[in-house]
Amino acid sequence: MDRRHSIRVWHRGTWTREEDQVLISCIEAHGAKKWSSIARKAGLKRSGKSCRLRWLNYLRPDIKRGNITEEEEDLIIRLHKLLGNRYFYFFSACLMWSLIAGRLPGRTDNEIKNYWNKIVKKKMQKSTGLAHCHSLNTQPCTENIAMLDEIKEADSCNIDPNAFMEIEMEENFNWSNSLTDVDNNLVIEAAAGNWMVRELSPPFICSFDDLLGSEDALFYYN
DNA sequence: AAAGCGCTCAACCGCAATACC
DNA sequence: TGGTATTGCGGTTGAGCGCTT
Repeated sequence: MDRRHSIRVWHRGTWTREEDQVLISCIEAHGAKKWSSIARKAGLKRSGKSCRLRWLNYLRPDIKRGNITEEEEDLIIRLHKLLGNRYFYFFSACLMWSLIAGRLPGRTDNEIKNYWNKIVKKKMQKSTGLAHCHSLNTQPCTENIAMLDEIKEADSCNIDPNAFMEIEMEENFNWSNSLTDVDNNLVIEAAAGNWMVRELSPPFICSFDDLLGSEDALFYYN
């Protein structure tokens, strides 16, 4: 058959248990890749795209079921505040939900996105208002680097590379920018007198010393 | 009982990036 | 190197469910 002229009519709508089982069996046999090929091999009248989505968002064995916990919600809020600012205003919101989902094992980007639309957005609009999240300033950074060095020297920071690292700041420290390395691996945020150093892409782990001691100076400022 | 309404979330869409030939 | 296919993303939709009237 000449594939250039073939027309396939896909089945749409909610997946049935039978379809799920067929898809799972096919993925177990051939692996979760080449989705168009899987869709053909499975004999389901579903597009490769639809098979991929069903697997990633529902059928994967490592999917975490159940409600979003308070800790997860807090993480979502904080990461959205951070990434929402950076990506929406500077990089067209690319990768935001998948990055957030990457910090929540077993949760999918679709789930996070739905949860945000359902709960978090409402809460934030009710309380502080979203405008607060979008109030980044852009300021010169050289004096701030010097100030960070002073803080390092003062040994006033408490480092935990596996969690958010919160570092006490002087009240007059006036800088509300985000800071990332060139690979977008690390983000620092100044807010409400605290610095939060966030490791976003495993296995990248960076201590505060690594950060401030970097001679590469490969940081740029949004 | 049933009609109307709002909410949730699985699924789809369109687009951009990447892979492949 | 250019065209096509595939993958992966965020935005959006709509079926189904539960609550209210």
